[in-house]
Formats: sequence, C-alpha cells, structure tokens
Amino acid sequence: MITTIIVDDHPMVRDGLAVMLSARRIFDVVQVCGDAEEAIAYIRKNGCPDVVLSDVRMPGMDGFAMIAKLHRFYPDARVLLLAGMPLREESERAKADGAAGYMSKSADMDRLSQAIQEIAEDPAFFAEDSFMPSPSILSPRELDVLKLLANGFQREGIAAKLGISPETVKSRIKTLMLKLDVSNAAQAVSRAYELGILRA
Amino acid sequence: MITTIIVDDHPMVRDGLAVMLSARRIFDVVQVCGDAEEAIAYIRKNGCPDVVLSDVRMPGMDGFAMIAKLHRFYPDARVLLLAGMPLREESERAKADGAAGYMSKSADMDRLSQAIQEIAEDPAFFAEDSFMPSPSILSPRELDVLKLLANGFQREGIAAKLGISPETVKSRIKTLMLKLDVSNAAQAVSRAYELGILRA
DNA sequence: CTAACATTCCCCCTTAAGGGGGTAGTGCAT
DNA sequence: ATGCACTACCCCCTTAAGGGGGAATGTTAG
Repeated sequence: MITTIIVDDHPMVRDGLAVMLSARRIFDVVQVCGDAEEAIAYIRKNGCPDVVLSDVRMPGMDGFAMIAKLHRFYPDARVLLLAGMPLREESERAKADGAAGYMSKSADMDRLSQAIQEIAEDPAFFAEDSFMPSPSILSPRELDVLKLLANGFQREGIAAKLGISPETVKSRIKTLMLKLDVSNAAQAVSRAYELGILRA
Repeated sequence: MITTIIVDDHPMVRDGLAVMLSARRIFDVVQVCGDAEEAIAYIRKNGCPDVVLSDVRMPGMDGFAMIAKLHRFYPDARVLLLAGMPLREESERAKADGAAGYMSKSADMDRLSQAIQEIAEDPAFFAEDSFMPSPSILSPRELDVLKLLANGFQREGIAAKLGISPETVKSRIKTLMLKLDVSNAAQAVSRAYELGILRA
C-alpha cells in the first residue's frame, strides 16, 4: 500500500485524481488538500505519506515553494508535481528543486500509477512525461475570448462581439481556465501574459 | 453655448463630468454615451456637437479608433481625449491622430472648461496638461492587492493574506480600477502588464 | 492649517461569475 | 469507427463582483 496525499486548488482535478487512484488498490489517498498550507499542516500533524501529489500552480504557495518548505521538515519527502500545462523549463526546475517528478495532469492513469510506484520505491527516481508544444495551448476561439476578457469585456459583450451565445462564451472561459490552470478571469489574463500568449 | 457630448465607459466619470460642465452655463451636454459606437451612432443621427469629450481607453473601440471613424464622416469634428492616466506618448499620438486635445480626467474644471472653449473657438488648438510620472500610479497597498488578484485570489483570500477586512480590499480594488481606468479585475491585470506595473 | 491622499471599514443593491453538470454537431486523427 | 478536440448551446445552483454611496483615521505636501 502506497500512501499519498493530493494537493490541488481545483476540486475537480483533486477529487478526480483521488477517486482514480483509490480505484487501484495499491494506493491509499489519505488526504486531499486545496492548498499547500493545508497540506503542510496536515503532514506535520499526521506524518509524511509515501508520495505527495501536488499541483504546480496554486494560489498562494505554489508547488515549488511547497517542496522547499516540506523538505525543511521532511528532507526525504517525495513530491510529484502535476502541471495543467507541462513546460520543459518547469520540469527542469522541478528536478533541480528536489521534486520526485513532474507530470501532466492529463497523463493517463497507467503512467501516473507507474510513476508513483517507482517514486515510492526508488528515492532517486524522477518521473516525467511529454510536454505541451508551449504556445497555442489555447484554441483559436479560446484566444478570442481571452483577448476580449483582457480588454474588460464580460460574457454578454464577448458574446455580442463574437456573434455567439453568452453560454458558449461561458463554456470557452471554462475550458480556457482549465487549460491555464487558473480559477478566475483575472488570473487567466495574468497567466496568459506570463506564458506569452498575451503580449504587453 | 458650446454643445458637447461625453463618452466614457465609467458612469461615475461620465455623469460627474456632465454635471460639472452643465453647471457652467456656457456648456450644453447634449448626450452622454457609455461607448464609442453609441456616440458615433448618436452623432450620425443628430449631427456633430462643437466638442466631443471622450475617454481614451474604453472596452471595444478606444478613443483613437473613435476619432478615426468620426473623422470619416465629420472631418472637422473636435475630439478632446481624456485619460485616467495621462501618458506623454499617448498625448503625442493624440496630436498626430487629429485629436483636439489630451487631458487628464483629474484636471481641474477651470482648466478643462478653458480648454473646451479654446478648442471650440480655434480649430487648430490642441489642449494638453501635465502627465503622470508613469509608473507607481498605484499606491503600495493597491499594488499588493493587484498582485494577489493576478495570482487568482479573490477578496476574502486577499483580505486574509493582508490581514485586513474584505471590505477594505474592495475599496482598494475600487480605487485601483479607477486609476487604471478599467472596469473589472481581469482588465486591471491586463492594463498592469501593458503599463509594466506587473511583469511577465 | 488644510487640502489631498491613503488607508481602514461599513451599508445598500443588482448583476456577473464560476462550479458542475448535460447534449450535440463537426472534423480530424488513429 | 471510435475516439478526441473544438465548437455551440442549455440547465441548475451558490457565491463573488462591482456600482454607489458614507465615515473615520492618519500622513504629507502646500
């Protein structure tokens, strides 16, 4: 039995992972947390699980900061970082910062499962998988919507501008936020600038 | 009597200006508009006023685009651009693009009144006033809040992070959005990146 | 001294946003 | 042909955001 805890600000991702992992009898998901602070508090109280699965980007403390903090108390803690949008540079940083791996949230369960087991068994193992082709993570339509969001439009205005329904705009915003791994429009715009999707 | 119309996406600014100008008996504010499209539609139906007062930054068509479009039908239209945050480069562009002036929204009424009169009388007059020292338009606290907004936090989270009340955060967001001349958090973040207040 | 500004916090209110589903048609891959 | 991404659209729901005020500090630049 491999004990794990899952840290992700997205309830969907977090719970989905928990269910899928638990379905494989070799994993025991002892806790799911919405942010790094919560996870660290839990670990300090209840001890460190075999593997910590954590989102890279989270409001507040991010995955890297969490590793640093966690390693101060548990130098041997194994943290597998999960990225909504895996980037090669980030993976390299993860390795350098002592992560146990860096994988995509959309990696299939077999690979993830395999990775977690290898991490639990081999203290030197670093798990990684493929990367996004960096830009154009967003579909053309999502980009349209994002640009209008950055220009202060809201759903109704975007819908009128693009000649579609506000509900569809809502759908695009939903998928776009999921891809950027953010929780609201303001953060989506920020991430987009950071990733070079939007240019200053 | 100098006829004017006011175009600004901020109801506060728009109506405030209308009232203050109307208080001076020499001005007749014949219309207030929330966006450039609306203003142009009005002008094409009712004729061009002596002076058009328009915000520079607006969702959709901005002040520069409005001048270009307006001048296609009314080559002599006099448009005084108003900036929430006056920048020297923007003022130069305004002059080049055929604006009748470029002034700060926070210019005092006497100067604005004076400028409008000169614009109405002299077809070659270009009105301008002082400029912001560019960066640090935002107060330290506003910057704190803005950064957290860009990181996906919302009022409650920001309040907790800064150890203040959510209502205070709301106040900071209000003033910050006013200064950046934007209508929501997403646009505030975008403007901040464009202005170099936030860095990718 | 007194504006101006920043900061803190409170109230009201309406509307928009976001979470979490679902259906369905297209077109492009394996 | 079966899947997958993209697109468009619909429903439910709760909570957050933003508009529009106000009041009270404290600091600082005229």
